[in-house]
Amino acid sequence: MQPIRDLKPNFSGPPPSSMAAAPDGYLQGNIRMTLKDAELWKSFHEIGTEMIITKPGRRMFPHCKVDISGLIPCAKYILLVDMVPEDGSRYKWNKDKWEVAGKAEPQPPCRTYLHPDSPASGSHWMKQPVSFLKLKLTNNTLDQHGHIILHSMHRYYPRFHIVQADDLFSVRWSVFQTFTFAETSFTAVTAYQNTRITKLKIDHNPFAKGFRDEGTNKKRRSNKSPGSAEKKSKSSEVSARDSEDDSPQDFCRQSFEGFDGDEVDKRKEPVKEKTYSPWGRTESPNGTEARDMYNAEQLVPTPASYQPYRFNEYPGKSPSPPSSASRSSAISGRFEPRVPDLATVPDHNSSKATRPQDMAASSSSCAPQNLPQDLTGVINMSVGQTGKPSMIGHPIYSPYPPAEQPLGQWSNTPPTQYPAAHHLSTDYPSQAVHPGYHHNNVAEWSQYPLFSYSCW
DNA sequence: TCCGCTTACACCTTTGAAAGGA
DNA sequence: ATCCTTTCAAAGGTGTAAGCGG
Repeated sequence: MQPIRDLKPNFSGPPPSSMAAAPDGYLQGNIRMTLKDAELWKSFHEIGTEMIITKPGRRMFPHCKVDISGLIPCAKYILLVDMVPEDGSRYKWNKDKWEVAGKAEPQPPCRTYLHPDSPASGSHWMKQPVSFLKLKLTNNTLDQHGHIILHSMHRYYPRFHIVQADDLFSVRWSVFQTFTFAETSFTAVTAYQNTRITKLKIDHNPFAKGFRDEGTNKKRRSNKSPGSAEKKSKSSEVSARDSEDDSPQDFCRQSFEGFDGDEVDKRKEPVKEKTYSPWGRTESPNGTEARDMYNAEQLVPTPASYQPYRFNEYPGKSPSPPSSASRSSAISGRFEPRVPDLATVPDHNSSKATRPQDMAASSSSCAPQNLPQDLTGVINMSVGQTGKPSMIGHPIYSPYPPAEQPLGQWSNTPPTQYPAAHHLSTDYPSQAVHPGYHHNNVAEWSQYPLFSYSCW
């Protein structure tokens, strides 16, 4: 798997002493992220991955799991995941393919999933694959569990952020890198549309073992009521088309042109860019062209509507590819910080997050831990000094509330800190022209993107 | 009528505490 | 007393089916 990496220096004045120093080599080129189960992801992606979203929250399957290398073993890192709309469209499943069904709905509150182990040493992240198993998706805009809120029938892809920071307080001064994987894009649905996806899920998800044909579920499955069978007959027409159509669907095949078997292995080298979208045949307004463009630029494939959030230029040395620079230059120079609603799984336990053995290992070989240990609870990041000019600071988000609230805010966030949808009910275009002033209201900033500009 | 969403359900895995043995 | 393994029940993750509502 070849991630699209997005290096985002985030210096805003002198870094705090707590921030781990690091050689530039580490910061800019050595960190690598590899998607685990890439084959499985690819299998889904070829068909068109769908992820169920429910009111109480639903895990992803396949779930996000990555290998990370190139971190400084003793430095502390925070891992984040957020979901980014792939484009500005809403989709519908029509017979055997996804079609554009109109303009995307206003985005729900942006939530960012903080890996429960965060912050942890580089050695911790690198010693084993990092799993985001407990990340949950929901369509409940009033969700109070910290799940990532998505719209059904919309496309998203996860972004992985590695932030070098001793703690959440120093994130603001930290360098972070963003990775995305083309195979991980998906359509959020409340019920599976493509029966092939259903079958893949059943075949690979252990929790769905009961639905496998060879399982003990035959009685259950054959126990359908006549009514349901009747009702199903309609959909089964479509389903039959899906399942019986063993020939590779051109809509998939086309999207994977140029993707041969060797590509799988090559993907482990995060170097080249390969575009393969299951949506090649759909007529997305922003659609394939836009996505191709993003990929070609090796940037986080942010929807066009996000562009105004980006900086028009990168103040320091420019690691960005030319295309990146040109795109950046095409956008407004207005700095539009957005503060994510940072969250973890509700059942997260900080003691679990910082496993004793891990902490012992890290503390024995690395700098002692003098950090708050319960930083991984449900968190809402308020905007602090968001007015920093883009050329100087990059206040992605700040843990510092306007009035320097105590750490308790981070660890014991009441449910009310999850903003109601009405706080955020603006669509992309309107967000794009969001004025550059700042509120204390977190919700005002709980929008995409998490990091407002990218440099490679 | 259509389509997306919600809910209840059965089936299954995972998890963690308790019990037992070395 | 400690550590390890096994057992078992509870918790929770699945897709399905049926019904609801816009």
